[in-house]
Amino acid sequence: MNAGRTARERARAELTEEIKTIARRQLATDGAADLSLRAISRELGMVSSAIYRYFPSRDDLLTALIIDAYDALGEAAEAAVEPDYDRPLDAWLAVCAAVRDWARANPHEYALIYGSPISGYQAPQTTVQPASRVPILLLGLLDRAQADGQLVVPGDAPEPDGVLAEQVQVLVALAPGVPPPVLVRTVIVWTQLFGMISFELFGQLVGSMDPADAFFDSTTRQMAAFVGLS
Amino acid sequence: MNAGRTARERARAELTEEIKTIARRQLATDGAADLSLRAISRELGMVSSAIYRYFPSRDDLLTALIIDAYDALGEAAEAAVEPDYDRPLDAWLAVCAAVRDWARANPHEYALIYGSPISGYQAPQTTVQPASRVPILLLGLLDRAQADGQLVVPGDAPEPDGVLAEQVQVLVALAPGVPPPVLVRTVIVWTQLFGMISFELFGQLVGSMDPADAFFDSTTRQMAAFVGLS
DNA sequence: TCACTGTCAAGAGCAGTGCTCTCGGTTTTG
DNA sequence: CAAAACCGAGAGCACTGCTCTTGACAGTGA
Repeated sequence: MNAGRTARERARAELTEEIKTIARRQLATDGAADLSLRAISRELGMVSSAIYRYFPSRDDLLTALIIDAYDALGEAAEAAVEPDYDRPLDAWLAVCAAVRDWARANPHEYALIYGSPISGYQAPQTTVQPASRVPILLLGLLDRAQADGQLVVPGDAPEPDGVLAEQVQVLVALAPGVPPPVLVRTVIVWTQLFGMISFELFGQLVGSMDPADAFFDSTTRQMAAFVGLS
Repeated sequence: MNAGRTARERARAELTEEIKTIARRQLATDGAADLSLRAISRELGMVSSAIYRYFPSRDDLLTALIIDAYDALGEAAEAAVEPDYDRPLDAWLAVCAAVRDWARANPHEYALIYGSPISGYQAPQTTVQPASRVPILLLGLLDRAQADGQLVVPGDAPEPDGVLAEQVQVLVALAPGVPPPVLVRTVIVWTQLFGMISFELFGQLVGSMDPADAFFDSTTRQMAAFVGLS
């Protein structure tokens, strides 16, 4: 019973992966709402009930796809920063651009994780760790910038108090060197980044900032300055 | 054949409204994906095919609900500012809070308009006018603040150039008195506002800024300062 | 008044969905 | 080698959006 040695276990792992691959392709062409277990089984040459041996329900398949999407996005973001950079601003901008690029390349997967939650679907705890890769990456950049003396804390950033001061403690644990006012601003910028990308992808920018390249570039720079990078 | 006087036309208008009401209730409880024409007709005591006399397809019903949702949100936002206010910052904060309140009170309707686009569904041109009520409202506040000398253009806001400078012209038409750097920042804040609300509603803030009240308050204030209101 | 026209709800039906259950065969395990 | 676990096939249930036809009714113009 060591790591997947029996023929059955190998076949099972392969089929599981194959199901997800086909599902991902269906997702890319038709969107999450049209994802059909029967269509997948048809494409696999199996009978529809067989799929349920691998994913007990449609929601379980979606959960697997969601986790994969978070991981793919996180990986793309992390890959955008070279380990020995010396300009934190450039690394910051690279991460933002990588997130946007991934989102535009995989709009349906992006919608799956940052769009409306699937109806009747409760995101399991399993998704929160892969979901936090991007914000953790951003916090890491700031922490290192601060350590290198390249973070200039903006003078007009208010010190959080009350509930907010407590909540920010979670972030202090992730980026101990970054002062609380900047941590709060990082969350603000994080919500702005994904809000902007969602607006671009979901068509909310049509009529004003579409195409969004120039707007995105200007925004990420201003937001970098907002947290103290320049 | 004047304005809806015949019994037929009145009955038709009533039934159309009744269908939307039931649909909205289904939306509120089950979400957009589970909205079922058959369930609506069942509740109405009609046979399912009869619904199609009023809405040719499910997407047409959704479109009607989307437009209504945009209008409801726009109305809530506009109602939040009293016509003779003299503190633009307060009006600004009131609009932001009203948008959030409406979103939290009507999460599924919010998801319908600001979440992932419905698969295979193309938002018709009819939706862009009601969709722009909130941003137009925000621009109007800034325009009046500028006219009243209560807008302090931030010194570090860059002048847009190139494509961005062209795109911002659309906004200049809506708020002629507001300088271009602030107009760009308004769009940034607009995306931030809805990004933050989406994150709150869609569960992305769980584990950090949840509940989001304190964070929301601090953010909207900082964003107001970001565009020059204080 | 009568016949025509447009509108309406009803009902049957098609193709598709998620999901469950049972059955027979294979693989793995003790 | 036998027991247990696993697997795919197939039938079936309840549901969906949507189409088509049929018969009843309302409004209108001759």
